[in-house]
Amino acid sequence: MVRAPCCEKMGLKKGPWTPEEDHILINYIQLHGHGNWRALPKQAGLLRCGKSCRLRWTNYLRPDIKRGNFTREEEDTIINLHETLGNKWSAIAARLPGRTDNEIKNVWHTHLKKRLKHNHGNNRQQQLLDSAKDIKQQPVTADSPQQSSSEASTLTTSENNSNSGSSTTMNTETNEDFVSDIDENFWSEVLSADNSSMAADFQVVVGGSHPQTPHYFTSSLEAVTDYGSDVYDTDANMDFWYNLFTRAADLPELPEF
DNA sequence: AAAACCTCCAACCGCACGTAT
DNA sequence: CATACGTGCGGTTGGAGGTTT
Repeated sequence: MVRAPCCEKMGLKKGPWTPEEDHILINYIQLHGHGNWRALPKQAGLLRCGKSCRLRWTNYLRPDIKRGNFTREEEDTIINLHETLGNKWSAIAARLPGRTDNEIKNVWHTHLKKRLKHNHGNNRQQQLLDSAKDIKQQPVTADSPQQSSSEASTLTTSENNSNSGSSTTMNTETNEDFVSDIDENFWSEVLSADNSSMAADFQVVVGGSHPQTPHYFTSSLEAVTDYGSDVYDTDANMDFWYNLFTRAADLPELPEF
């Protein structure tokens, strides 16, 4: 059986609530309680469905709701709970007094996912720098591209986010093709590749800040890390940079951009 | 100055589940 | 037991406001 949506009846208002509607709803609930949500709007004189009234009350009008930005402690709590509970927003909300599941869900999607990604990037940046130093100390040989490339094909990184000590393995195959055929056409290929945003990043970092030969890859890598989280926006991007810099000694001379 | 683009969040939707009849 | 209803939940959307081009 498929039930019709509760708001399907004609004449019921949808969309943002007005202050007047809020006032009516608050007054009614303070006087009578909410009881039956479906019956409430009619009794209160609101042209809304019961579901809309319930959501407005539980997510916004309830007197015990805590307004304002989330504290760092609250964010950490959400991250920790999400790791164990997953997307159980109501369960997470139950452990954060004054916060609603909807609000937590929004914060997760708009802030915390990015924060985790950024933390992940920072860890990875250090790893890349360490790798670059190791590579710089190695003599460049004719077969080093294959060696470094294969070594770069799988990275094991220990994520030390505030709550995680687990290891993850990342496969860099996605971008390996992109840097596999390095020859005199490399730079023009970089700039014309499908992955134009990466190419643009590379142009900014290497072409802008460090217009030397690619053999100065370590300083370029430091420039990349200085360039910030945008470059490390995705694992794919990080793997791209890793592949590129582990093979930097084999790149042709950098042209003027 | 204005158009295009992006971010954020309140609100909506549909489904699942428990309870009443 | 079957059906109807009420509520809770997670995913998604729309648009306001901010930022960039």
